[in-house]
Amino acid sequence: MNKLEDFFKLLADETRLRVLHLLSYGPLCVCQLTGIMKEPQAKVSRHLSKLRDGKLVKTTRQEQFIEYRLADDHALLMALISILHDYQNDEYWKQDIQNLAFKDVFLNECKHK
Amino acid sequence: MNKLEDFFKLLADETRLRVLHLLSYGPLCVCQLTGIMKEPQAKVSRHLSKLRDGKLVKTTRQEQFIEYRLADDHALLMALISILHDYQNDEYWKQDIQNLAFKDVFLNECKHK
DNA sequence: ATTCAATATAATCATATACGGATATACGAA
DNA sequence: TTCGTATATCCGTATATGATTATATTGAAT
Repeated sequence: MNKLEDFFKLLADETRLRVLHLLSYGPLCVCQLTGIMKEPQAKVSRHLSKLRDGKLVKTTRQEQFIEYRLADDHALLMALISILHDYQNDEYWKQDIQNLAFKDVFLNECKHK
Repeated sequence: MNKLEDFFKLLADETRLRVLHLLSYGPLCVCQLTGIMKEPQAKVSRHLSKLRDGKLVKTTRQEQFIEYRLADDHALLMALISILHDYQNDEYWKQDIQNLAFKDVFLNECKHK
């Protein structure tokens, strides 16, 4: 189907918007996202699944981790992301960006648990 | 609040998308929209109310009719509408555009009932 | 002021979606 | 093959949203 309505349904959730925003700066694995966003793993994973089902993100396994990245062949998504950068200044987003700076730290935390 | 999530919630409905699309070509009253879209008046009206609550459309009374138009001061909406014109070619939208050509006919039908 | 036409809202029902906690799966490493 | 870790899914529940039908409201015209 791939209807416009379904595309916007995927965007109509704060958690998924935060994920897409973070991924717009580069690929991340699930444990990095849970670390950066301070959200339960199940919650992050469930939303990632929906994004993947909707073809908004893609995955590849990198050793122990599963790396998520934006589906850069999704033209509408990419166009939207770029205009969002201009219009959005949500508190969550700012915080996420700050935490994103420590993405390598979060990755190491995953490894040692 | 005016959160991004709520903005996309408003877009995550086929009826509301059709309305926004039609209004992107110019203002229309409720009875014209029901005529063009072939949808029940209550349905159209309820969705228009939501769009108005979310500041995506504005209204002015024109004699007997209430004219709806896009909130052209909503920068994100306007940016989005313009990219949608490039990416969307839904069947509904095509049909709506065809019917839009007869908007004056639909307006007259309102007057005579 | 009353009436009528245009639009809005209410009530009910059905469906969809999110969450938390627990558990399952899958894959790399030993 | 077995174990451990990273990720995914299930279950139960709470909430949200949409369609339909009927009714209410609002303002213009008489």
